[in-house]
Amino acid sequence: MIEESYNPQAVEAEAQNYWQEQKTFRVTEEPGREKFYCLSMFPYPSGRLHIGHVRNYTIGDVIARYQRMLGKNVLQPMGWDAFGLPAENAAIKNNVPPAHWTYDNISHMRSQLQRIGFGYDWGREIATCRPEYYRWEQWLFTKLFEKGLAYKKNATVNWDPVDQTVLANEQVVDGRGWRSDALVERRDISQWFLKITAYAEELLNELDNMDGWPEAVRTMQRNWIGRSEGLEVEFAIPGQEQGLRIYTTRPDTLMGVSFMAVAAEHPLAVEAAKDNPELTAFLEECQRILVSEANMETMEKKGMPTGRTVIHPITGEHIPVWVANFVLMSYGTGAVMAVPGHDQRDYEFAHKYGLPIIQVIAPADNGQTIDLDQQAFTDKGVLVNSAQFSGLSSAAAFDAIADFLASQGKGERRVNYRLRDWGVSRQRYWGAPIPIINCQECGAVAVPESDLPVVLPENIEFQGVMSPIKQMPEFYQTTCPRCGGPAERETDTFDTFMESSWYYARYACPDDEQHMLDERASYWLPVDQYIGGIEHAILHLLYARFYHKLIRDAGLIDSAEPFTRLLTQGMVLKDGAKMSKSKGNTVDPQELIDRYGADTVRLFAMYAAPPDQSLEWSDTGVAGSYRFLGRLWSFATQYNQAIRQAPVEPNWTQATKTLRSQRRQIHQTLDQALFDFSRHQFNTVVSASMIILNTLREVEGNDLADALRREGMSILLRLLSPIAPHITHVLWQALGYERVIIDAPWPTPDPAALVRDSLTLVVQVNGKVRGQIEVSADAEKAAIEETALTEPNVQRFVTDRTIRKIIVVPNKLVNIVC
RNA sequence: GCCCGGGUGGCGGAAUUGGUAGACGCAGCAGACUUAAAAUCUGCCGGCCUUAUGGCUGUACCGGUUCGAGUCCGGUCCUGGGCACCA
Repeated sequence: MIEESYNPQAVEAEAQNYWQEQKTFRVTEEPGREKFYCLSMFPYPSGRLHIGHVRNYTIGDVIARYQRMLGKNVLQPMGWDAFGLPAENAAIKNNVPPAHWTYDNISHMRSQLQRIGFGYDWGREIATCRPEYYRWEQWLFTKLFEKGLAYKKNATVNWDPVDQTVLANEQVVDGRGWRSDALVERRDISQWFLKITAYAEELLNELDNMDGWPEAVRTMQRNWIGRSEGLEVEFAIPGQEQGLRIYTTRPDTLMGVSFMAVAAEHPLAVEAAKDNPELTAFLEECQRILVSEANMETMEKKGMPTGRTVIHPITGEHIPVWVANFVLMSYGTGAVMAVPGHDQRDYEFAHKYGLPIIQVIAPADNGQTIDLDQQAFTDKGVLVNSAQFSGLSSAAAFDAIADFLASQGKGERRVNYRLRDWGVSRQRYWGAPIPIINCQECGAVAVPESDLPVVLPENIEFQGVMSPIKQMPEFYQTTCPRCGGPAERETDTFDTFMESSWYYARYACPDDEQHMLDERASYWLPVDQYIGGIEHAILHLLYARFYHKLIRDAGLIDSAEPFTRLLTQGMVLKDGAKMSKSKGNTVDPQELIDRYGADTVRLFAMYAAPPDQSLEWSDTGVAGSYRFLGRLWSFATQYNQAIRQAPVEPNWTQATKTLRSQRRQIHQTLDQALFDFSRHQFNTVVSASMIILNTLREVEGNDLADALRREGMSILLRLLSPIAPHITHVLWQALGYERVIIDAPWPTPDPAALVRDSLTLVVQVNGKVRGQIEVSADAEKAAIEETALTEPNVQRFVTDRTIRKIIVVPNKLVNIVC
């Protein structure tokens, strides 16, 4: 039996009950069967799903269901990126412990995901705030600490002097604390770092092989890693053993150095300021600039001489050393050689302070003129005014100067990266505790494996903004694992990017209480298809790649990269702008699901745009998707009996020409849709489904017509089932097809249906369409040309003209050139 | 400034990768059913000309390659994104 009208709520409950009872999406390892691991980026449990989640997870679910229908053993898990600042903010605001708030949100969002019918293996659900999860993160960290890949150093943070706490960059608004409104200060505190720079070369090189990733993401990562080749050169300091070391990528300009510039934190600057109050004041001014200062570019370039000089390694000249606010202590050596003639920034600085501008490079191309009164000449070229190096090209000079300095012990080649080590300490409460104990005698000591996890107390109260565990002696007072003396735990927690860097691996074995990962991870990894927002193109995806290599080098897995293919879905827009609460242009997916059902929402999300492009939300478009499902339903209702009774393998050769042509169109459309599925262009798959239904609705008659309805519907339902899984499940049952749709074989076009005995060709004259001709499929080229020339409208354009050439494109067109 | 994407009807977007531009849908217009409305169904729908057959024009702009260009090449303009005192 089948209901007369489409009732999505009832239909969707029926399908979901079936999947739940049958445990349809539970999977286990089946060696020998092809696996497919499909993963969407897990959500932060903010409270409720937004439309971006729905789009992301629908794309993932469509791919997972498609791969499953192709016969693969498909894993599609889901979990929660559960640590993070919003839970603390909510806790402070509503006086609810972050754990409580988080678990409530998870439970609501889980039921929302289930209502949309995503085919997740819920038996593998992970919440990163659970000790069973983060204990392994703590464990790995202690291993990295032993290997020297985790280390401690001072780093600058935003300090709120009123709330007496560290602020995240986003908590600093216009240089003031978001709650206290106090002017934020810079403060250096000791923090933990992971040595991602040790993997910079591999992280960069591997990108060349990752052809399953969008080029845009690979480029962004390459730029972020920022490899450069240059020279580290030492300028001697008179009367001192250690000289001033600088890094340059342009050693060919070395003879044009007119001053040196060092960062405010550079030891030479600090030392020179000791007897110079003016310089001390300048260094302090530089210190006051916020860590979060976004627009360094607009900052005025300022400097001050230190009164010191260094010796040029080739000419032996004395070069003055300046402190400059644009030199970064964290890149290279914190000091640069300044060549105003050939570097625009040095040029502006030299102009401002009246320093000499010397030309040492001339254009290689004689036609090019330069004017050092206007701007620096930054291209490469030929060396001039450079003593024994004059006349060399920039490239040759690089080598010659590198060799010369190396022979003198004054310089060596060096590769530098823009990438910095990953600071993982956060002075927050709602995160995984860093498993380190600080002992007065032994220093930083890792918590022994037998004492893990270091559990974050969940039953706490916020007194102000500061992390509660920083005020809990029962948490931090402990004894040193090494000497047994009194000691204190770290009260900082991990950056939440730590949890999201390896969750994809833990889904393989979420219940293993003895190991971080076991052999099941080797079966499932790497992830075959990863889906998420482009906003994670750099940080999350780079950290996860780094972590994968750490796990590999710990011997837990053998693959080099975590995600074979990556799909970055576009943004969801409304009225041409990104949806946001402040713009008031948000759409609540729950309301849409209540009104139209999940299939309509899924269908529209797939139909409105290709997955990787931005999607313009349209309320009338959603209604249109609902109408299509309604037409599908009423067609099935109308022909229910006929389809059930129609022959499964009719003799199509007996069909009328019209019917054969309609059948051909259905199979052709299927063929195109299969191609579109394989390239993840789901919007045209939906189009194809609509075309098939439109064709079926034009079919007239009984018997063979019913057979075509039967065949056409079985194709249409299966094609659409990854996108609209509920309605297709119920209609498949109602129309009496074999098995359940999710276990049915994927449709393939019947080659016999695609065969045509005559073809329609377009006829062009000089590239313009002038008519169409009907020729038999096996017609010779000469016969086609002859038929084309007899077409009446074509004749109008070729009479009285000499035909110079006729081009015949098989199955497509004829072009007559005259 | 450097590095990636994009510019196609009123709108979202197709075009099997050099072969009928505008599939499919949204909006709109006209009609059928209805006392009426909604829902549903049918037809039309880039612009200009034409009774129609049909013609001209058209994929940001200029030029090129080709029998043939939305697609390839050179230049220009606009636009979205990423990076940016990185020495």
